[in-house]
Amino acid sequence: MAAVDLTTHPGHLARRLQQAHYLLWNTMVSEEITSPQFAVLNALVAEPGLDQRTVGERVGLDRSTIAEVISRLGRRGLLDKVRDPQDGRRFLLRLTDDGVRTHRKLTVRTARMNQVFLAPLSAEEQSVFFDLIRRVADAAEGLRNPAEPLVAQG
Amino acid sequence: MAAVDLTTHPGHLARRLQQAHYLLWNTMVSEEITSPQFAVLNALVAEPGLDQRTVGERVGLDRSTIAEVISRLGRRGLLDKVRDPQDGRRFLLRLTDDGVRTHRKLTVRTARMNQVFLAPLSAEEQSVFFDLIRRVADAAEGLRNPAEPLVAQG
DNA sequence: CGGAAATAGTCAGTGCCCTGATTAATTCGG
DNA sequence: CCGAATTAATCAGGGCACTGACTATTTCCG
Repeated sequence: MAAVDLTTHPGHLARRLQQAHYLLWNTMVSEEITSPQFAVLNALVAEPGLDQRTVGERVGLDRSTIAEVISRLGRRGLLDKVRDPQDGRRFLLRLTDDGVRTHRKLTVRTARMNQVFLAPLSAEEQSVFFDLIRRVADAAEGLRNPAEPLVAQG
Repeated sequence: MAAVDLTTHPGHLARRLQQAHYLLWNTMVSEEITSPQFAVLNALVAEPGLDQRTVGERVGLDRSTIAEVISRLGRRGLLDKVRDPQDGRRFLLRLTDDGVRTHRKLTVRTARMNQVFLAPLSAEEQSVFFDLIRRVADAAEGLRNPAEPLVAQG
């Protein structure tokens, strides 16, 4: 009888939080476009013509996952993929008109959804919520590339 | 140019948090046993003989996902599945000796991992972190079953 | 008792997420 | 200039997560 209380495990909590978000997204935003897909659309609204790898970096998806997401968005006609004439390895990505329209529509709904999602917290609590999660995620993220040796600095 | 700042979107943050956790788990806890699998082992240490659906409820996994997770743990010999003689629909689950040993080993490592994961936060911040995430997740979870009509109470 | 409703579990289908291996194109160094 | 290292993308493979449809069993009620 050495069971542990999962509610004190940040990983478990993080998973539950994401599930809760998934649920709300599905009912309040879209059943077709997922949250990661929206993130990709958003990245390409901000910076049209990005290549696949960079989009992945912007939204936090690895090369394999971003390839799948982009392929789905392409199949649905929300973005175009053309080979970079300057560098034949890359594909340059750009939203179609339909992609831009979809992004605009979902932006509104997403904002509403975020309000409902965060409604249990006061305004101050919401900013603490963001701050704490960001700090934890950033720190763990940093552990991945161990001590990037700074250029010319002991 | 109506792009949105994803760092103010709780869903995006939740996803990043979980990715960060996944990363740390893989390097500090286990490459074979995943965090959801550990949650199942833990539930069965606490309450041996649970049926599949209830385990899913305890750890927050739907019927399909819990079935897969349990099937993997069964294949690896960490738990046994026997049909309930009282109710032929159910399977009763119980850890094997190997399952108990594995749970014990991972419990130690998980504790260490959680410390590293939460290290960026002070002790008070950590409890706020738990509290805020739990409240948001619980509230969204509650929206799923809309207003369970209380028994005999207008 | 016997049919309808409820419940536990499976299955098919979609999508996210990662690692490690591979392929194609570019860049770097001798 | 040419081979080696690097880089962008793909592919194979494993695992998580959900919905909707289906099967088997049990329960509920007339």
